[in-house]
Amino acid sequence: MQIGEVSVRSGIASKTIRYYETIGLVCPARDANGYRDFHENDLHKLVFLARARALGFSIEDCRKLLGLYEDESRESAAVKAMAEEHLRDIDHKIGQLQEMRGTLSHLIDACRGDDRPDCPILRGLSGASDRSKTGVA
Amino acid sequence: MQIGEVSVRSGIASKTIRYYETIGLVCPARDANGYRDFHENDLHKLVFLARARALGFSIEDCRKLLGLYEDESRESAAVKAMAEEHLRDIDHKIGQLQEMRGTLSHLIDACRGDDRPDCPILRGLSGASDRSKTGVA
DNA sequence: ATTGAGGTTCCAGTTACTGGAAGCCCTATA
DNA sequence: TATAGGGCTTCCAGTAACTGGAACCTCAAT
Repeated sequence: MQIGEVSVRSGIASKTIRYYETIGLVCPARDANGYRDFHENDLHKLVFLARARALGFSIEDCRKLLGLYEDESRESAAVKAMAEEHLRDIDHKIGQLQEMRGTLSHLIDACRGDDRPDCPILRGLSGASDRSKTGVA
Repeated sequence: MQIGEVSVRSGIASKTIRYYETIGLVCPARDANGYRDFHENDLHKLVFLARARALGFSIEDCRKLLGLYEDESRESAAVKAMAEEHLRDIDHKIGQLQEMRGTLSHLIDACRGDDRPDCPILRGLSGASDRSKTGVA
């Protein structure tokens, strides 16, 4: 299988697949002409990577997950621990974004958004804000 | 004011403040010995930057916001528009993270996390999953 | 023979810093 | 007066995960 087909079937850009090869996530065979020749097994790995990436796992985490995936003697506890830590990361990020969201939408609500220079958003950013409204410390 | 004091008062690392100078966000004066000499105005800018960054605005957005902040003839509509677009970005990110969170926590719940190799998380990633549970397409 | 769509490599750029090395400046102490 | 320290300076490299682009090769079809 050539890289174009693998790209379509895995949903990963050709460029990204080549990048994954340079960092050792996949190592497809080569044809006589130098073209990469992907086997089913390579495609499976790439699909696995696509899903893990879609769940927000870092490349290094993906590398470990792939290792566990291929290790018949793995303990599922190891996988679960990684997933749980990642879930905590996600929750942390969601929390941060929601805090930003709260402050920002308060500021937006307070701003008339007309042709005059007066702007509660800029006042909030400059520090002259009403803390009870902006939430900015 | 030297960089160390400004760092403490703005909450921005000295290293970051120097970086902000190289990209033209601030341009403090210099003492005879070559040390940066920050005035109150520079400190205000840095506090503004710290708050804008804390709300998740990109450096380039911060640059524009700072420009608007210092432009007496600005229209608050311009500021509000930037803030609203950023809010949409934030909402988009929150949505993506919540989707990841949902899928991931389903997989985690399904995994016993013991010393055996059987692992629904890895199965989900490999594509052999129950879509109604994992949500992975 | 040539065109076009694919493949190849390599280099550089992206975002927003951060770490580290090598060296200067200033003050305080032995 | 020598030196130790802490803070300041610059510059270079590295981070995460790609992405764009240039220059070139290969293959099938016209």
